[in-house]
Amino acid sequence: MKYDFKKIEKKWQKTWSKNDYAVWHAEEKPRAREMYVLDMFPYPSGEGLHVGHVEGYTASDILSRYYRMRGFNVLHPMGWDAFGLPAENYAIKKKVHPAEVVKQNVKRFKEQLNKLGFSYDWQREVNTTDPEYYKWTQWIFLQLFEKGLAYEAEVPVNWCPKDKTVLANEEVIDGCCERCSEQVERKNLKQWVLKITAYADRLLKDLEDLDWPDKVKEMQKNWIGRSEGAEIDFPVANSTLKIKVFTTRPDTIPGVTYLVLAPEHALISQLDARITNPNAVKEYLETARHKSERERIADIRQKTGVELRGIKAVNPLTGKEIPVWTSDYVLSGYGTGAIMAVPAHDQRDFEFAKNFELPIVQVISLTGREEDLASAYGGDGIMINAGEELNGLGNQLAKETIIEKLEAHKKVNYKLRDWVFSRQRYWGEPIPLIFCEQCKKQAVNSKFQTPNSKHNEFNEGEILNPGWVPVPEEDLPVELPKVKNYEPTGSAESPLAGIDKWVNVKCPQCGEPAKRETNTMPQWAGSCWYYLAYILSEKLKVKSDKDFWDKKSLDYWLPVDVYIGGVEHAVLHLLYARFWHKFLHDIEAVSTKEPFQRLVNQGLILGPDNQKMSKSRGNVVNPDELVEKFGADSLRLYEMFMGPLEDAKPWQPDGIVGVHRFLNRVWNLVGEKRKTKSEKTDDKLERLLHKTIKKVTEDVEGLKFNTAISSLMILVNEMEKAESIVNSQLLLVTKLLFPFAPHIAQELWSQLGPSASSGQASLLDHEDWPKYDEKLITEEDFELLIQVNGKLRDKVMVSKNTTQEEAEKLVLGMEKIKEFVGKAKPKKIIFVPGRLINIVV
RNA sequence: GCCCUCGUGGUGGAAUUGGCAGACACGCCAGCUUUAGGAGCUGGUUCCGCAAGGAAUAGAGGUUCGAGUCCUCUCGAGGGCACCA
Repeated sequence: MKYDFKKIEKKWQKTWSKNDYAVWHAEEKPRAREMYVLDMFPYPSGEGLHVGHVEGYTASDILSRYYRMRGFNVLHPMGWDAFGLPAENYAIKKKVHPAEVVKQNVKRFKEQLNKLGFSYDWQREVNTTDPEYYKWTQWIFLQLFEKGLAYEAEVPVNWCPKDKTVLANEEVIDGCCERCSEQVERKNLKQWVLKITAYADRLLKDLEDLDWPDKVKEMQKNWIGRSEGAEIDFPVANSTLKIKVFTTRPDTIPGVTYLVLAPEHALISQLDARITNPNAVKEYLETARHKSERERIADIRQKTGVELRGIKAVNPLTGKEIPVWTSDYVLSGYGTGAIMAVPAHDQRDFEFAKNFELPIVQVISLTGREEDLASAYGGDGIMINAGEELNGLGNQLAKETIIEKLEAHKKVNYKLRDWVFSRQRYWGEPIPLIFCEQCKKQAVNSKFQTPNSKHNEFNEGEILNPGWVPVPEEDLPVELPKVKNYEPTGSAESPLAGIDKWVNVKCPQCGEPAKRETNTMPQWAGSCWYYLAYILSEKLKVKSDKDFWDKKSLDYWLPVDVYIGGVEHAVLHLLYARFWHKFLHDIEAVSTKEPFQRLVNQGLILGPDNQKMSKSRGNVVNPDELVEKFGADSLRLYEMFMGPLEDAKPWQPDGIVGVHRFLNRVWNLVGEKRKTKSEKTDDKLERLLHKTIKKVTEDVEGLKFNTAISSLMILVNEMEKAESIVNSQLLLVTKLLFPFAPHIAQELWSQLGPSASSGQASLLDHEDWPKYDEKLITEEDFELLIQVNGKLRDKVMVSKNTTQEEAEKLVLGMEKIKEFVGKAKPKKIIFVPGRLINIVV
């Protein structure tokens, strides 16, 4: 009989789908060991499933099937991250509602996933665009608001002119939009911002305990960018004003030869009247303002700037007057927006000083003498040119001395910026806030007088954002209104702003006319808590608000044991979700500090040309075609066999043929041997079988699927050659193969297994994972490697209990070895029991 | 510029973590087979050499009885951050 994968796969997919996929439905069983295996849920794009999805989803499916057989209670859910630009852009183009687009795409994705035989708990399926889902996204936002972690501010933001919306810092790659690659512009806009910086320290520190790839930890660490230093005041000469700077190197203060203010620094306008070159300064500020992010980055090597003539600052250590400049190499958003420049010890200052012929004073030297510096010296050394008190000290000691002397404040700064959280687009969660002029007046006054108004007590968010009133919990969700036109307006408002009926509401606090917030949440909002939504999915459906945050269930399943997905979310989704989780922990909605205990990044599958797959390169591999031609089992197996899960690997078009052949051989092997019905157990084969059980078990747990498959291939190769195979051996092979290629394994099981004759197939999902017999794995004899001077010369089979004396006697008596050793007495003999002997002459 | 990861046959990749380099596959070569399919079977396939043997894990040094694996430097590739003071 031929291996008819199409028929087999269809047959079992149908069986598994019975009763809404009840086989894989996870229930909370007390005392059972639980295992939460999570995939990064897809954005259901119009293009359908990609081979990259298949890679990660196959890996998690193997784990899920394996742990189920090991008796774990496995939660392995799937859902849809369906808000966002592509659906909206497609909808605009095709004039269909985005919700309709999402519906179609989800249907297609689900079909594709099922055709690959992934064992998801579909009863827990969630969709971020479902109002019953985003109700709780909005609810979490309101909790953030009430705790003062959401605030409205006019901030410089990244604006994508093509997508006509603001972007978070994390969404800007090389000065370009993460989605459409358009150059972003800087704009000052009033935006909702989440105070992720309040969690900077914990987001950094708690990375330590996570079982994550070093690379991702490193990326988050760099993104958070903690640096310790001190704030130093530089008095402005003939003035009471001070210029505050942040530095990590107070030891270099004696070498400060000028100060630089960011073009946006408030002091520039304050000192306006005293600047003697106002036109030059104004002109510079103007050009700086119009520079794009791109241009600024391009200017790294050529620093521009202008001196604020007429203004001098005083070096607090030397007492010397130094010039004050402004330059856009100083960022307004970091530290104090002003720096002390130490050209001798900071490369950027060095370049600036060279460019404008400013003095360079070396104060730290490795040799203790002044050198002719070709670039800034950033290392440690001895203080020079730093005054009697400091000269000769090591710079680290000098650092402490200077901080003490100047009574400076130690200070920690972060690169991490608060999360710009509003988008000027239609297809996102409405931000559930209402602006009320009436309440604004009262909120402003509420700090000074007891509120005796219609407005109840003000929460932190309302005090921080006067006039903004949260939509009451019972009115959630704030549903996206259906509109005819969802084109972005190109202004700071979303298309929702045009719907008067929706915008104009009564203030839920005082009843006066008020207006809804019309911006929507960013793409990332829904994915910040979807792993919790799966657990709570039952409660999502019944629409009861009571006990929605079912802590017992959350405690049962959390944290996620294994989380598999691409590395592209390292500082986006993974940082945002950690932030929300920590916040939910603080308000006691969840018990764990972190959401995802173990993270695995599947490596990119490259095109056959070793380049990233892309439509423009024409090197995209389509999984549908492969399933059609070779079957889902072959595709799954090949993607796992390609190489280590975490490595980037090129697609080899012929590679899938190899694993397809393998499955054919398994099929034929079982078919043929079933007829011969051998009774005698082949001892050698039995040993190999048990070794393979051990190997596959260990490799699956270590996610080393490529070597697990290779060991199965070795086993099958040997079985083909074997004189006799018994049924129980074949059954073990089908079990071992099941997580990788479930359809063929299940089919063979139904033909050979205990229920074969009854016609009522038992499912492998409910069978036990094979155990190996330790006795069959440990061999009595082993091959002793014989080395002379570290070079392999011969091998000999000996008992595993062979002592060094016995081995020496045996080996030194061998003719071949005598030749290599010669007549001289061995200098030294190394003996590694059970492995090798090395004779050194 | 800084940080991270990685360099093994014609190709994807193995190597029990310091102990037989190249498992398992793809491809290729030779033969068989014919049911002519991208899919069967057998054998071969790192390089030099007829062989004994020698060389070889990007390159150069080092540690070690022993290094693909550890250390130092150089070269190369991929990724991340990028004027963060």
